[in-house]
Amino acid sequence: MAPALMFDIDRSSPTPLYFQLARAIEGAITGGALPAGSRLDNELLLAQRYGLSRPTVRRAVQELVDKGLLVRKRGVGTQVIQPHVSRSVELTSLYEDLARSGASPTTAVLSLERVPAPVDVAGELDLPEGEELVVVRRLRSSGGEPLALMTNYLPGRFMPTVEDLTERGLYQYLRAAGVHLRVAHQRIGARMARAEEARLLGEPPRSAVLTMQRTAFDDVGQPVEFGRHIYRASRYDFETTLVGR
Amino acid sequence: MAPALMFDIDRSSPTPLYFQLARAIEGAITGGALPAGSRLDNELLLAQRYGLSRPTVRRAVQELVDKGLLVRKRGVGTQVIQPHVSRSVELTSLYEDLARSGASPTTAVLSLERVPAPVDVAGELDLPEGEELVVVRRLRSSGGEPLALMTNYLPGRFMPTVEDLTERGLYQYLRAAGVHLRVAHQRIGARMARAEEARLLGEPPRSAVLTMQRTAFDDVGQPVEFGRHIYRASRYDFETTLVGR
DNA sequence: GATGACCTTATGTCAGAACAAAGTATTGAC
DNA sequence: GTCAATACTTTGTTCTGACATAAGGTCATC
Repeated sequence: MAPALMFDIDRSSPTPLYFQLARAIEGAITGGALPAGSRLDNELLLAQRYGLSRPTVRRAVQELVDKGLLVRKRGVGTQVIQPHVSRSVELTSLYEDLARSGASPTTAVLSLERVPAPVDVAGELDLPEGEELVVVRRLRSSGGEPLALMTNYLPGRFMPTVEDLTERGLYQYLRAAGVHLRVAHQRIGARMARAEEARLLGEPPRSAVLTMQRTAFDDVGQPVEFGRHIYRASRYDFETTLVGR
Repeated sequence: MAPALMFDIDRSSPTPLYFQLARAIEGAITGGALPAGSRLDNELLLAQRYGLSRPTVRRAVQELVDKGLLVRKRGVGTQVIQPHVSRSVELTSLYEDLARSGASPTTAVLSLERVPAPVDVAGELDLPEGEELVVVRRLRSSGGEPLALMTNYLPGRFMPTVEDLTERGLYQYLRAAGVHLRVAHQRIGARMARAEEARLLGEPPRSAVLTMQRTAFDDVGQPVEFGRHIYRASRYDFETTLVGR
């Protein structure tokens, strides 16, 4: 039985109540107050204790179920799962992932030009073939070691500078340009590195690399970015959390 | 403006109303009745038309937003995104994925034995080191060509037979054994194939392969399966959909 | 003609209530 | 003592109702 944890719910704060509660419970889990396998108090009780309604509590719990931290079972209750802390792949750029985990990412812009859209990229970005695009090729390193080789395509209306892409990440530039990224489709595969890629990444020739292809959509459902990335398999992998019904 | 699509909502059916509505809208999108970029009717209107309440409609729409098919924007409405139909990676086995997509998967059980748990696997399954485990090594093919080499560990209480694993998938066996899989953490990487792996997969030696490590948890939050899989990169890749706030 | 205030529209958040369904525990009969 | 029916607990689904907030357009004013 879980102890009566006490969180502060600030009703005057603009952050939604369900989000405050979700964050508080998440903190209790990662902080160890709620060990793996322990049962959460039932929804009615939680609602009563914090002066919230059941739908609000349910939404907070749902948030954590989606994150893979809790498991619900009708007639039984809600339990804490292994706190594997695998921060599930979110809609963030590699740069942000690295910066948040304490690494100090650096970026070298290899090229930045404007070209007519190739057929395949035009299809991904839902633009007519030949439309002008911005193409940027970058080498991302962390801890002094190369990590990824990234090629990104943006519609021609964007005009990033080399400084934008060196100092911060591509996604930070897009946000500053008023773009709100909402959804992305991505495809992860593997293949052998080509000679130039291996050289840039500091890997032996013909070594295995992870490939990632991503198309990102903004909040009106329009594609705004298409990228083909290559990661050093020896230094990087993807973590995801899958949630069943 | 979207045409007045008409779905049947069956109130006597045991399937939840929000799910029926979600499936209907999804069908309209993939079927072409709702092209990419078109706006959905607003929630109040939808609720009125089908005799549902707004929360129910919202839940249905949310379902599709999570799937990456729709995008919501406050004050504006809900729009259909590119129907990329990248069925996001779900909590299913490779076998089910293949079977559903019309392929005819076959499985060869290479070995099936009981061994004391190695340190790393014991940690993943949250069991004491040395505890008896079931280990199964399988080669999955589709269309006559090898596709994946799979090594899976189960707690000793399970006793699958070679037939179980040949005729159906591992997850189907687990479900039949009364296990309800709920969450899985997985890690995707790449590396070079070892000699034996390349031989089994029918790839040239030292070619690139995709690796996947998965720990699956049941509905009481306990780990019940740990697997290390190797996929032929030339024939397989992972698709995911990321949804931002 | 540009800019700000205001209104409309649509989604976002929250409350309170009721019944359904599934799992567990208890109780009762044999 | 065993087993089945029953009661209880807890999450699942759905409703009604209300107010908040953001985006976009309109209109009047400067």
